[in-house]
Amino acid sequence: MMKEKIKKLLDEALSGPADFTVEHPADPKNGDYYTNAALVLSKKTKENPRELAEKIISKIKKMPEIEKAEMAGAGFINFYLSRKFFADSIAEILEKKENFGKNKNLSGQKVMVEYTDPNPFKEFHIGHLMSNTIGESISRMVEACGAEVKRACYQGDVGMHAAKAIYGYLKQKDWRIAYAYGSQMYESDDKVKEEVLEINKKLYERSDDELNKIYDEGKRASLEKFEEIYKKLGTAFNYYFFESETAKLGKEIVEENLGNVFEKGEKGATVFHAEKFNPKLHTRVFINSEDLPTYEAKELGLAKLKYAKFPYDRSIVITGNEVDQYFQVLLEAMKRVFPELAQKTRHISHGMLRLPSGKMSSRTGDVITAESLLAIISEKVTKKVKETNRGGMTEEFITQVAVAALKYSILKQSIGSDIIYDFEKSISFEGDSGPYLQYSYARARSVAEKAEKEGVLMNLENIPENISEPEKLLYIFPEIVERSTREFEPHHVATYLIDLARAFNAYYSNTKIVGKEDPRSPFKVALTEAFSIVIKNGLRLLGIRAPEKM
RNA sequence: GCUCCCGUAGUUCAAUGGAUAGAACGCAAGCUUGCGGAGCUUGCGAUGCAGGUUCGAUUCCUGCCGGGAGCACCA
Repeated sequence: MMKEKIKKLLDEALSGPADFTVEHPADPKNGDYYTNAALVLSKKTKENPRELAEKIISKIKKMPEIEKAEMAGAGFINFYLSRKFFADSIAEILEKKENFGKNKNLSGQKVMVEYTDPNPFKEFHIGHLMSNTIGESISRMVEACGAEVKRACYQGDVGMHAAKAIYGYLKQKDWRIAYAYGSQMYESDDKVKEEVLEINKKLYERSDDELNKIYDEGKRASLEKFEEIYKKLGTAFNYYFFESETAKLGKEIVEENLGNVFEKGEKGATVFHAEKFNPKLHTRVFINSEDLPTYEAKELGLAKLKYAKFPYDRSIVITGNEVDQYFQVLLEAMKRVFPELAQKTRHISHGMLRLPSGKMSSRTGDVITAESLLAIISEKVTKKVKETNRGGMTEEFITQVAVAALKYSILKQSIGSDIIYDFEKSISFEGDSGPYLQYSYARARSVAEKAEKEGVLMNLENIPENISEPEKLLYIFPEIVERSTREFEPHHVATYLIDLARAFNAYYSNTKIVGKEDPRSPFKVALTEAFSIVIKNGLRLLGIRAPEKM
């Protein structure tokens, strides 16, 4: 990467280590890269930063990729890349194709990524969609950096929600409304509450054959349905973990460490006093007074189970940020129980999806399911396809565009902050949207197709003097991938792709690309090809498909 | 009450301590001779308040105001 080369040049010119940065200036007038090296160094040496900058420039080795380096402003050094560099970048993209953007930063590492985590018997709602979208994108980015990735999904198949759903099914004979019904009745009727608690107990003991049968069937149906959704979304999990497996293991782990890590608390519960180790943390229950393991204990069991399946170098767990502080407590406990695993575990949390009306709740049935949302967007896509009258669009294509709209609306912003869920915006096809990116790609493919028909073959022999805007962005892609993965922030890729697509669309609208008589046409076709490759590679990292036509 | 997260155009979001704070939607005005108008061009418009650190602060620190989440047997 050019960025690394410039850093190296500076390291040599500075004759000493310094904490400087090399970045792209906001204003292209200030070159393709700039560094604040002179400003940083002048703090230590007390020299005039502008004079120091000049001194550094005079020591920088000449390179064919760099046209010139100049001092500017308070003491910045701006680098202007040569025409040849940009043309060579296009050649590199055309050569590397789907591998352009990848790096080896994590090569040799085994990484397990856990995400989505829907609960059987309950709805797969847009919150799960959010977790899935982010988790899938992070998985792909980590893969692009050379790691071996295993995708894991952890599902709560035991507990009160299952009992409520089964009660609901017994009364309504319909799994679609079973949970909402059971949950509502549980809240409003004390007799039902008792019945549900009884069901829960029997399920836990697996003592009632009839209930077991219903339970197994409900779980199977739920999981089957999740698979349909994963297929549409483009996720394929390697491992599925269930709370029914982690509960016993987790309980044992806690009991083994009773006295040294865990203590007996109120009403006989087994607790972990995290505040003893970190005053910002709090006490949490790991085994409750009914002698049942809580989520916390199960999570310890899960860590052990995961490592047994796949001895990872890193374990990434993606959840909503409502469990942030709870997860810190858990990690504090894990540090003492499994220090080596705790060290490898990284919790990444995303914001919550909020409706204008407030928080979603599956207990009241006030949720938007992934299924219904996709259906609504698909309908809108279908309508749009009919309007544009291109025809011949399959159901698979409709789903690809609908998923793009949805995923992009999640991935375009930093994952940590909440998403105010604006229904219209999330299904938008214009401007800052997934379908805009897909459209830009499809149009570029269409241009390439025309070039082929007219016999214009791409080459990089006749290079235009002016450096086009798309060229100024294309070579940056690997830097974006590197940073996005390092920060676990897919939105850097998303915003970059929008910038790139916009640059290409503007270029497209004031430049004729394919022209038999135009000696520059082969170059412009090559540029179009390079654009297609980068957009497609970028979309792949976001978990979005790039249809050839739309 | 304590802990954590967040306050940027009318709205939804960007900006890894850097140069004139970027987009999108919306609004206003345009784009037939040329490959796909889900597009392109132009305009209007913002850092909650008060201090501090720094050559330089949307970014770091302190206080205040406002919003969200968590704080013992749900996950």
